[in-house]
Amino acid sequence: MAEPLHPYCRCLFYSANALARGVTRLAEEAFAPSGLAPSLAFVLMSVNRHPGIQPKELARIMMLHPSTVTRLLEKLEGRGLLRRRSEGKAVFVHPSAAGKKVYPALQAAWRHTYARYVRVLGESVARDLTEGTYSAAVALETTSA
Amino acid sequence: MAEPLHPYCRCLFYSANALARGVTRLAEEAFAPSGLAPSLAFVLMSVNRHPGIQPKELARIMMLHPSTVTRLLEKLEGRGLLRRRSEGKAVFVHPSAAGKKVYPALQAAWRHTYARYVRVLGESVARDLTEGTYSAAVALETTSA
DNA sequence: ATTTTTTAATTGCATGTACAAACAAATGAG
DNA sequence: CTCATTTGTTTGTACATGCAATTAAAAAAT
Repeated sequence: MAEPLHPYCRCLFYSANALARGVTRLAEEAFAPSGLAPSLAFVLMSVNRHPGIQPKELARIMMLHPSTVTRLLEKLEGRGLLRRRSEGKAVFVHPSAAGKKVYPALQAAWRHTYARYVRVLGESVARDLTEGTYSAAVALETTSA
Repeated sequence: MAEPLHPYCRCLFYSANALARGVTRLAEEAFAPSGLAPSLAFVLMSVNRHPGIQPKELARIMMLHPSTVTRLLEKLEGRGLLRRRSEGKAVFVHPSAAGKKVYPALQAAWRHTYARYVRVLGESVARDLTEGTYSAAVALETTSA
């Protein structure tokens, strides 16, 4: 058989990264009206859901490195969308009034993202794929730690 | 039911990115002995496979933006692993002697990456996941273009 | 109580990636 | 033939992310 279009298509490193870039682009377009990049939006949604949440918990929830969370929080605080309150070594994050106000728009953008990839992939494929990628991500993460 | 450990586990943006980061970390560890980051390694493997390949074709094969390929080629050329020859507006990329020499090590690292995630996920799960992420990535890409 | 260890958060640095704009060359239209 | 359009490549800029090292606080050990 001839060489496939994408010779690395049997490599999970390749495929997973290609998929992540693709769906990230979709999400960026969907979140663009809110003025926030998807990662920032997800952090802000989490903070809205759990006012007073700590960076460590945000990192766990989003499977991100703590330093990454610090950077995202800096940006959101710089835009006046949340505030960090230090108490000892701990930090507690609360949404600001502006941060609360955009919350519905973020949820709408999130739904829009979902609708877009479901339209391309089909609902059941999307669901299976999401579930498969999620459990694999968890399996890989717990392996390393 | 209680809130899941990762409240975004039903979101493909979240899951796909988490998976990509996890498998990228695995690949980085596997490719570390070669001294190359995985993306650089994949480009160099492609160049070894197709001496004289053009950046545009590399971008297509790897599903990367052409500018990204330029950056990767810059780095590889800076390390003396390949050479770019300009001919009109086209560029042809050839592996250098050093670039040819590391090729077997890169293939070994690639196999090692595969072995590691198969050990965590199981062979059939890994295969299905790779296939699913690959076709979804292709579907999303062709949608945008 | 002092010292050691663990923990939470941040900072410096590096990487991979994309988009928009620039540029140069090739191709097509008049 | 000249001019406009398309095409391949590169630059400038920006962002998300991680690791290693650092700081500061809390907890544990002595």
